[in-house]
Amino acid sequence: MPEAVQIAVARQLAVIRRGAAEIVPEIELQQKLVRSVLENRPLRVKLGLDPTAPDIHLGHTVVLWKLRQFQDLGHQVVILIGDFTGRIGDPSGKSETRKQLTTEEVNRNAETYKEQIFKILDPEKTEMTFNSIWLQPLNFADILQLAAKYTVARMLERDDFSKRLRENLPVGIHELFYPLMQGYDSVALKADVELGGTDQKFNLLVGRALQKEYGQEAQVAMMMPILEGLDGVNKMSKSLGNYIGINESPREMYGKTMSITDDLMVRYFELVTGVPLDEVGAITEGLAAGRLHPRDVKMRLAREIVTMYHGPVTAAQAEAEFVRIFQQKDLPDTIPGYAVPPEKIKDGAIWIIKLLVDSGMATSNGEGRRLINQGAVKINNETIKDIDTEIPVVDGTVIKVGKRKFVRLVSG
RNA sequence: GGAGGGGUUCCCGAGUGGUUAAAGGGAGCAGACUGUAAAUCUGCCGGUGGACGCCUUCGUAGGUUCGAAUCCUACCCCCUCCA
Repeated sequence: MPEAVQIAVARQLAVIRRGAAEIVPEIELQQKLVRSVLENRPLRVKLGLDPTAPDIHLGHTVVLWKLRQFQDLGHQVVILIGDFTGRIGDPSGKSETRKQLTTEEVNRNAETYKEQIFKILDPEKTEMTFNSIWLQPLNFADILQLAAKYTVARMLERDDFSKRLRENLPVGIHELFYPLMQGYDSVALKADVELGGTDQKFNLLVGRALQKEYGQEAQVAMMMPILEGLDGVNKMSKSLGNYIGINESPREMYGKTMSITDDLMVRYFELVTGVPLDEVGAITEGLAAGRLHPRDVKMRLAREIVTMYHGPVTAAQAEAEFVRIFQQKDLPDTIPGYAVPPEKIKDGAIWIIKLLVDSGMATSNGEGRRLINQGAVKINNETIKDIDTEIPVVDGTVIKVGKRKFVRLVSG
């Protein structure tokens, strides 16, 4: 093998390996890369996405960044929208059946996806497709044939299935088909590499097995670490509410980033920013040596993240606002307005509790009362102590609840 | 088909007739502190104009009882073992 090829492959491997949790098997990846370089043929790198949740958050971007790196190395990315598999639902312990999406809904979601993933991926090197194209036409005989290529025992090796069985939780038979379908997608796409979180390991490996059964070269399974959410414990997910969505407002994005635990900062730098690895190393060292202030590092992280999705100018504004609100305890730039309905005003005033509930600052009178008793409510920067307080309805009055909820009275 | 176990408040999970709006943990919210919406500590955490009152909640529907998450009946759902 020419030395130039070896060098090129080694360089690619270094980039690809970075941050990856596991590559199975790495030797095959290397072989594929060698061939790719020799024949000047890009690898087909697959990523499957669920069509029902088009809100991409930072957790998803871990894998997207990796795809981007593949693209930068000249490879072809294939985004697979699981419009067909999505109707079954990935086995995750939830037994509710998903509603079937219409073609229009799927297309609309796909558009939303594009809009979001192309903030990271290169559209020129991205192919997008749907698995209903090849899964829909299968008849029962085809399905049995597919099912015969795997065994129940092997299927039950899947951690999630065995765990649920052990804990007496239901496992639907249809759920067993999910890995088979996902694996069949790899056959249909002739994928060289499939990317996923570490939680996808089993599915990715089924893809390898099925490709071999169908006489193809097996894909390389590449797992990226699962990003912890804002709580620092659970994985980032929409249903847990511990996520930062890439379509969120700069203010939210910045603030949420500031709320992660200090321990998580370096990991976020590594996995969801484009900050070079040696620089991340310097940050880690600086923190350990006490040269860098954790708050400043976190602010840098927040700025990096907001910049990626909203640009540097907006990021700087978000930072300035954060400093003003939380460090100087001042008011934000824009405060949502609330017009008190005239029928609720008595003698030019409104009961404080009603005001809190009506304006959405509290969900019930009980909560409103609680907030006041805890000293969380300020009107024009003055703490309200008495739950019987009547607030004069005057334009421009600012109500503040806790540290970060504001509302300003406006005339209706 | 047979035998057994189980369904509790946002989540997990105690609770076998009144002292239970229901232990504990998590999440959430607030306060203090601070270095940030970190960490830590403290408080709150079904609803009710502010309430040792009332209403709603312990799979569903009935019943027993002065009184039921707790007992009875039927039904629905989940799981395990056997076939």
